[in-house]
Amino acid sequence: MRPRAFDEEQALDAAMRVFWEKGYEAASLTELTQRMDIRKPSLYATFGDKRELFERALKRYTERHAAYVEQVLEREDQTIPAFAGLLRDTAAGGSGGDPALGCLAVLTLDELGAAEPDLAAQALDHQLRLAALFRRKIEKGIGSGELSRELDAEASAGAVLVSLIGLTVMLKAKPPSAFIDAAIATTLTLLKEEKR
Amino acid sequence: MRPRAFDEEQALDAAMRVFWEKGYEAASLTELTQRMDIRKPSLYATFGDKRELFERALKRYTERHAAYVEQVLEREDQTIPAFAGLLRDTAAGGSGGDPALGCLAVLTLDELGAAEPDLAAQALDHQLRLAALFRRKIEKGIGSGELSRELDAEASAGAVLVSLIGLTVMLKAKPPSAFIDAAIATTLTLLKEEKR
DNA sequence: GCATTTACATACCGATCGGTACAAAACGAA
DNA sequence: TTCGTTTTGTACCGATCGGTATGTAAATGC
Repeated sequence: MRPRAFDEEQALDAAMRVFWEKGYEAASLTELTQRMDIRKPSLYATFGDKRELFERALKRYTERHAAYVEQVLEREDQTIPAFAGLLRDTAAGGSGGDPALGCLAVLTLDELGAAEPDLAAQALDHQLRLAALFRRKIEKGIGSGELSRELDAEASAGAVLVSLIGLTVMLKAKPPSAFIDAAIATTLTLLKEEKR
Repeated sequence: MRPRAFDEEQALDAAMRVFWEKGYEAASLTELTQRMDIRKPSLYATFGDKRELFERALKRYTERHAAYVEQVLEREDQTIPAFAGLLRDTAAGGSGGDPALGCLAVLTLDELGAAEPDLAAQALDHQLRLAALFRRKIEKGIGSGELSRELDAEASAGAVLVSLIGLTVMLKAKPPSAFIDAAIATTLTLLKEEKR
């Protein structure tokens, strides 16, 4: 049997990038095959139809993004500097290199929330997994004494996640950097101490 | 001359709703004309091409949404209850009636941020206008003594806006209501007092 | 060397996309 | 009524959409 002439992982990476840049609808088979450097029959034989390809690309994205977020959070031992790093890195382009790239999971929620509930659920799962990462980091901060013992780790994690999502959306256009900086700084105060 | 047989405002409302539900790409001329109850030549004669129609629909949306937000904020005299009302109303469906509808301006940022910078800028302007509304309401709360004089109204307004955006995105899928409730409650603590 | 199997590239499919040409129909002005 | 103007409905346009049929080239087992 003849072996395939392209690397499947590499092609999937290219597809992920196209979907990331354009979204599901606007990513045409023409552009996908060009950027993946394969022809349509190879694509369909290897990945199935466009929707299945997207599903795999999204899964790949969420895995990589979760790993990226986890790594950034672990770069700093202290909790607040860690989140400061995450938010600032995201505002500076994050794992994609361009602040206006945004997040594929967020785009999926937004673009396909109504038409493709399964894909939206997959994207939502990713966000909830990020929230769980956040929670663990916050709990670590509480345990070490850095953060107040009154802090609700679960709720704070959710609020920070929601802010991160909102931030990535705004970064799709070019908001004043003062706005972004202030929003980040204020979001971080969520971790500073518990008020009622 | 023959008068037009449809109401322009009413047709534009229908178009706005279609774009709101589907986004720019997925809103086909077929569905648009059906829901607007006009034929394509009438659409093109009245509104120009699809992009111009979208621009007018987006403008209409942002005006209405800003008015809605302002009204909700003014429903409560106190600042914190006012924002609590806004966030909870949004989580319950907001002006569109369905939590999963989301926000057309957010969707525009996300879907068209790269391909249509002008439309994205229009959507971003809307968000910044909301932030200005928030700021005024916060300043009022500071003036009345409800909120701490240490609070940075501008920065807090931005952070609340970012949270609102993130919230509407998450609501596109069906997140656990406990998650949403907690995120809202935690976001509100941003206004409770200034910490550094 | 040969048969088999798999992947490849080309060329094509019906459907739908956004957008228009055209002629009938409906009004206001005369 | 008749003319002139504008809107309307139908029917159509080329382009592109996602997806495939087909024939050929390439690699392996025998």
